[in-house]
Amino acid sequence: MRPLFHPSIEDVTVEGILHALSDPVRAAIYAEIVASDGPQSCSRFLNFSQKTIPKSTLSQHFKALRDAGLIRSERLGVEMRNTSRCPEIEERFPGLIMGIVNAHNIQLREKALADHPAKRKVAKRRTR
Amino acid sequence: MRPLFHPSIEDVTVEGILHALSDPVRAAIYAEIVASDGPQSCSRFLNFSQKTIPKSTLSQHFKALRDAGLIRSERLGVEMRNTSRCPEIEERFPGLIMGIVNAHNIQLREKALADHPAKRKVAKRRTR
DNA sequence: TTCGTTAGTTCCGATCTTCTGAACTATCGA
DNA sequence: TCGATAGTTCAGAAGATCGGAACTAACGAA
Repeated sequence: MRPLFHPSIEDVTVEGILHALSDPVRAAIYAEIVASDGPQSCSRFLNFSQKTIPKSTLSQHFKALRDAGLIRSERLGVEMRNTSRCPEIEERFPGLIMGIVNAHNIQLREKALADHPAKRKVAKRRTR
Repeated sequence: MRPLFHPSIEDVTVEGILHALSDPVRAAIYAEIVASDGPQSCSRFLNFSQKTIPKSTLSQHFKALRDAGLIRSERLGVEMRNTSRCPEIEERFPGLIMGIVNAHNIQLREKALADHPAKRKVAKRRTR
């Protein structure tokens, strides 16, 4: 099993980052890693989406995030500790990650509202 | 020939935008459209990259940008007028486009420096 | 040591995307 | 009506992604 590859920050490209985050599953995983305090294991995300993500697919997703320079993964005992490389990227491409993560959050809020709309809104409609 | 499709701004997704801009050619085209004052034709970009981009490929790239909601294309006589939908997107996802375009510019500058480094820097090194 | 368990990775075939040449459409001007 | 120009569509080739099966790596019992 080959050792994990992490690109040095100079080799990280905008296209690479955008491509990695253009997949909804990877974007959700990355957002979670960025938002959380400590490092996150891979298996933590097996049942993250609606349906269970196959282990092999999940592994590929993590590899994609690693190769894009978005996360750093270190083995600790039997599991993997994944942390975001946010500060490094922020220094190289200021505002990029924030803009994307922020946009994702906006979209998530909109979707939540559409799926089960606030009771206030429903009540208002009924009174008309 | 079916009429051009433009998604309404509510249907524009972050993933769609990231995917569209994760291609270096599309990113370069979009950056140019954003930076330019007036609308830009498609054929303007035929010899934009190192090698000539085939017309069919270029057409697909424009379709990708359109479908992602990044640009608006209108036929004017024999050619197409492409404009960015920047203001709409900025309202929905503040900071997203700026963050990406800015990061692309940083990367472009770095690449230019690496390809033919500034004379000032070389001179300084020589004096040591 | 050996076995079982947990956590990830690798391989590979099926499926989906993207690329591009060739043929097509749409508009204008002579 | 005939070119010429600007884009689009189609279809096959090439490339990327998904996921099941087999594999590896580390650990904690027995």
